[in-house]
Amino acid sequence: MAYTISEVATRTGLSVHALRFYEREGLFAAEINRNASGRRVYSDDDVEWVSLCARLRESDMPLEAIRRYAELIREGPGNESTRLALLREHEERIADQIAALSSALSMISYKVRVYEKHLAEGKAAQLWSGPASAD
Amino acid sequence: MAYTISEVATRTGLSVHALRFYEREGLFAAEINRNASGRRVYSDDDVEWVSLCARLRESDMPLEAIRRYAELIREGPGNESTRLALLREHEERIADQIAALSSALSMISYKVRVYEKHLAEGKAAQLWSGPASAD
DNA sequence: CTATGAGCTAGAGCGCCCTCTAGCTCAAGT
DNA sequence: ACTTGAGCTAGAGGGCGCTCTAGCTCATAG
Repeated sequence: MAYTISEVATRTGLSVHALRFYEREGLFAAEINRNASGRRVYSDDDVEWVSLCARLRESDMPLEAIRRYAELIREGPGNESTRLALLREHEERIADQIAALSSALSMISYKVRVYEKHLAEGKAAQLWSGPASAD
Repeated sequence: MAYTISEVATRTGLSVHALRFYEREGLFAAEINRNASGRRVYSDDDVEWVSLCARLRESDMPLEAIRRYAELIREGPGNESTRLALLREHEERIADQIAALSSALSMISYKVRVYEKHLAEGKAAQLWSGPASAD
């Protein structure tokens, strides 16, 4: 199948601007074909790659790392251990990030419960006004 | 207890530059005291608030949201439901972010396993060279 | 008493990641 | 024939969150 840039944008959630930008920046594993009038024509494989890029960006992989990964793919077989190292590094970063977010989430959830309780107790609590609980 | 700016930086993981910057930006719930020669003197409560800010930033709460929260605290009691709304909003954003990261993580982990298997199979696989598996 | 080091302010600079603009070409519909 | 809409390029612009600099004041150690 063949897709226009705006179709790819819709499918991947990236903007057409971002798609052109990523291409300029060397983030794509394969060159995007053009039709007779110079417009980009994306293949299914291209769309799959772009989706992968979108997932990597969602997980905050820096453009630089995606570029390096794309370069390894472009070089062809033989550098699998380098690709693996790159992926593992990102895997670890994601795990760390999830841990940080989970910890922040439990803190926030605690505060949410405190405020809910406070509000449920209504005006009575307002009169009392409470001690200085810094937050 | 009283702390210098560099002590607070060490304790919270923020830089001294960031601490001054956050203060200028109105992210602090209370004014930081100064000593006779104009230097900042942080109280335990201040340090606690700064730590909270650091946690919120780790979970990518925008400075603007932290500022709004700080303003609500500064206004004093009476706006608890607004504070609650703000916290709930961030709570939801964190949950979404964790979901996105988890999904990205399982994708990456899958790829990592594929490459590990590929490499474990050694040179034999190299010869075969494989089909075009876009990644 | 001077030299070192920490702190101060205001403001400039920067890295990242897009996003937007200007000015153009086409293809297709009316 | 003309208008509309999508696409194109190169490059400027912008938001966010710090980070760094210049030029200064102090307190303390040697």
